[in-house]
Amino acid sequence: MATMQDVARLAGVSLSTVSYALSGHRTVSAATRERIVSAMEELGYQPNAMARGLASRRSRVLALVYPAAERGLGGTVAEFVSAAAEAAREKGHHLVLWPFRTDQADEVRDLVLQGMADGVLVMEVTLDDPRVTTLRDAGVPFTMIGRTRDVAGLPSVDVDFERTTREAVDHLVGLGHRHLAFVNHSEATAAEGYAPTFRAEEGFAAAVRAHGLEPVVRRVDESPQAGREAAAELLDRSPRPTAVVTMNEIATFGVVAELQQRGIGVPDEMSVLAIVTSPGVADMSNPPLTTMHSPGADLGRLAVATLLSQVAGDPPPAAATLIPCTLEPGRSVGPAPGAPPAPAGAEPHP
Amino acid sequence: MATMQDVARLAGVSLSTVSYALSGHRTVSAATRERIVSAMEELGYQPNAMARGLASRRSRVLALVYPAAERGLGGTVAEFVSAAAEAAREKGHHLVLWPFRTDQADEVRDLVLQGMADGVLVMEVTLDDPRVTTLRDAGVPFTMIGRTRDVAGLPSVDVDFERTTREAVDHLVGLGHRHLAFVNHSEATAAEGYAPTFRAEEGFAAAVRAHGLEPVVRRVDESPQAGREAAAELLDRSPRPTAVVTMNEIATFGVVAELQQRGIGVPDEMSVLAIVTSPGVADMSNPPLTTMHSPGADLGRLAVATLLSQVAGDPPPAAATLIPCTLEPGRSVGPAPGAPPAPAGAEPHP
DNA sequence: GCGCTTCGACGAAGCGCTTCGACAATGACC
DNA sequence: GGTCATTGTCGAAGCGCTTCGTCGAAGCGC
Repeated sequence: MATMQDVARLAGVSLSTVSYALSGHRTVSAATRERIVSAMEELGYQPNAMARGLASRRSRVLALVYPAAERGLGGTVAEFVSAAAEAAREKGHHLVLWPFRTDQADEVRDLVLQGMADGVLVMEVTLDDPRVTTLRDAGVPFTMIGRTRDVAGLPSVDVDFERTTREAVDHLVGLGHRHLAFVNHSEATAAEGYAPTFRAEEGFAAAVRAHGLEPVVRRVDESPQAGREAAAELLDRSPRPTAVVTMNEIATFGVVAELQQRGIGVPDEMSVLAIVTSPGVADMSNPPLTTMHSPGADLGRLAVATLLSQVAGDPPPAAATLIPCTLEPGRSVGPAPGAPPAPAGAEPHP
Repeated sequence: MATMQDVARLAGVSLSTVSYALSGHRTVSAATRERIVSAMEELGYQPNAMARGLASRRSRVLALVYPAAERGLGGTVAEFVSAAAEAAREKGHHLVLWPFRTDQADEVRDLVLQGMADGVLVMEVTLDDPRVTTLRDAGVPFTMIGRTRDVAGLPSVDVDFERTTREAVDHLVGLGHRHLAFVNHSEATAAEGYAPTFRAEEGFAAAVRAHGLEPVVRRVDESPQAGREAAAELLDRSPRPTAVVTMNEIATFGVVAELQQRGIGVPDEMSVLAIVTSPGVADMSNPPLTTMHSPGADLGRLAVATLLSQVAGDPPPAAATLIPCTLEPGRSVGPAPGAPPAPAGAEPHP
């Protein structure tokens, strides 16, 4: 590989001038820069990442810590990852994935202290996350995707569950629904302190009550079978719900399957609105689901921007940045049975 | 951060002695080593990855190139990734994930030339993969997971589709089945040159014919709906298949759903054997599926070992290493209707 | 006791880059 | 026309580590 010295020689300038031309940290005349650039091209020069990292004490690498082994990488996360990787690249950084379990916080810290990365994006943050303490105490720049119980001054980005559930509920109530149920993630996720389970549940209940209605909430295992059972149980309730909001993709399939098997028309007799979904799930069902799509890409870009400002030494932002899911119409949501069809573009709020 | 110089000073030895104690590239007396080790602990020393990489021209990083944006990271891949990450760590390396699309071969190459990684694991290799040519021409050490059309002397590990399908077929034939169908991945994957679609299909057909039977093969979109349609079509065939082998997880759910909806008993009237599955899918169906589980973890370990030997400069292995899937009994496979129940532990081969 | 090898440790020369201080050359200003 | 910034470039000092050549001190056989 050609070195910077080779480039300098070929361009007839000094080594440092090449470096400044590359980094822009000092001005270089247009003519000189041009000679340098063409020398680089001629030599196929690639800057040595290690040398650069050593001299600048910056690896230009951002690490995304994700427990891939435990969860796999679903569609939402994939969207997040690719948006984050692209955003990082635009800023001259690289995004690497560190598949560490939640309890391997020390290894993450050590890798950063060894200079393998300048900062860390921590995904799947639980309400009480050991990694956050470790990283904070070690002075490692990081940004959370999700929030701990106590958000106090730690940089984070997250889905706006409160607004997402409110919009979901408002939408359904605007269509005349009065009996709404929520199919949440499982009790097991709650036991792990998986924050979305709590935030969405609370948001849903609050939004329903704000309409003077009574929420029905079920925590359901992540399996089609559990979804079927939940649907069966909801159908037996009196009053029977006419709309169900789900935040549990796998169970959602079970819910829809059970409804179909019982001959309950979707959306004529029961509306199904899947929230915080990943791309592509809508079309895995028939009729295609109406969903509220998780803002994975936006979160990815935002998380990288936030982390880079942490790496640069900026003070942490006062509050978490929250982004709601966006409604993507499908054919699983309709007016409540017996309700007048909602006027197009009607304001869903009472 | 403490440097190696600090450690040397505290231990009362020279810098180079510390280095040799750490690397083992030269002998260091036990007493000296012990002083060094305790000095390291006292200072909380972490070797600087950049400096080490610069001096040794080795980053000790292996990159896993995976088009996460396109595919998401399913269960199989997650198993692979975590096994590979662990294997790498055991060898003093780090595994990072580079989420590049298949057409970003140049970026992968450049990153390696910049010294960000010593070698590359290329996942989801297609029959004619542009990345393979680019990496080979650039002299970048790499190992493929999967195989190109032409395996000639390129290091690779892969699922043994031939043996997996043969064992699946033998198992079913041993249970008395005479009419076997295969639900494959979609035509779209075939168009992309996705190798498993071809290898499994060919393996299945050959295995069935080896028993003097006639294979039925369908390429099915990756959706439950497409699975339902495939099942419906298979049921209408004459003779009607009594066993279906599937290699398409999402479609498999549709197949099972359609069978259930039509009241076709699984496995009494129809056996379903899902091959190349990821963990957990068996239990997402009811009854739990009999599966042949993808050897993701073994492949991960093997791929890392192969890549490290490439990085060390060994000649590429003559042939690809293939690992079959392993049969995991569930309750979706049984004797053919009307066939005598297979004796326990019966040899499935005729 | 002599030369011989072996062992353990040291010093110094890089690895390829960033960045600081220095310094001509140029232009602006009164 | 002298002073003072400003601009563009250079040389050199590291960044923290690996590794080569070297060398004193033991250990060996005879």
